Amino acid sequence: MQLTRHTDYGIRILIYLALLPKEDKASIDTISALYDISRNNVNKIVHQLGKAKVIETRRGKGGGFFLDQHPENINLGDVVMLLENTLEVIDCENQKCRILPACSFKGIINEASTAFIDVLRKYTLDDLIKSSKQDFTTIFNLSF
Amino acid sequence: MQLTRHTDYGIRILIYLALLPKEDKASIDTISALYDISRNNVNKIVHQLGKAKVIETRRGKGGGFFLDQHPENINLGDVVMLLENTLEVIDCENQKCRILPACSFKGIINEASTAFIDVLRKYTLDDLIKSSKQDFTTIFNLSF
DNA sequence: CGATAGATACATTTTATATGCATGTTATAA
DNA sequence: TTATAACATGCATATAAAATGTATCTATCG
Repeated sequence: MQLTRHTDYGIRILIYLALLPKEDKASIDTISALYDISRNNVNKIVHQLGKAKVIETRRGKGGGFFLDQHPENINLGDVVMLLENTLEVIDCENQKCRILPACSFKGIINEASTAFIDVLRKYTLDDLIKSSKQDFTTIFNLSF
Repeated sequence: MQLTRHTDYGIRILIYLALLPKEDKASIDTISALYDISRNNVNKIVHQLGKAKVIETRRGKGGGFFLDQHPENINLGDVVMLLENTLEVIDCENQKCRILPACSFKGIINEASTAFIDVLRKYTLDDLIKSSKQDFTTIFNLSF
């Protein structure tokens, strides 16, 4: 049971954006180099976050992207649900499981994954940065 | 985020064993045919469950396997932890994440996966069968 | 001792994920 | 208004994890 790297990358991208000085924009190339993630992957994640209005993307020269909401309004549960393409922890339908009509395991698993997401829902992007702003800015080598 | 089929298969194997009449044994071939799971896969899962003393396996002619504990003592959290080989939902170490020293996401994810397992821990194999014994025996075509 | 059944090891296939490559589209600035 | 920079989109390929296949070994019963 593992999250995809997409989700991991997405969170990291958001952390970076949350620490960028106001009015600054990030670019796909910057992020790709910063985290050593393939350009294409960053591209897709940024696009996804943009469609979901978590960030705002601007095409064209001088373009880039930045948070579209305050970090304290960006819920980690939502972000994970957005980037993780399957939260169906078990697939009973696709393989025609014989005991499906009598089986209650799916229900229990659903209860468990709801509990998982509910924990994430308690936190926002701001919780990820508020206590370590200085550390992050050093790592990112950002100046104010 | 998905469980492996191994885990799914393991649970199904245990359900079948829980419904077998006392003193009866199951065999790898029976299970393989019953659930349409490759022989080799069943082999591995049975072996794993045997090593963990969830079931008892007997080699040789007239051999087979059966539950080594009462269904109400077989905890679903334990079974899932046993069969799922990685419960590290995110891997921060292996890819040398730059922000690791400042990052608190791992901790939140750990809290979430603990919540996931804790739900499973509330249930036992007996919870999976007690309310549907008749349905299962029909599906399995077992007679008493 | 032969047949049966799990144990073990390794090879191959399959699938999901991740990456790569190419091209399109939009916006800015010279 | 055109060159250029930046995101958008689609498809192809590579990688890694999972699942399956094949073979052989070992234990046990009759």
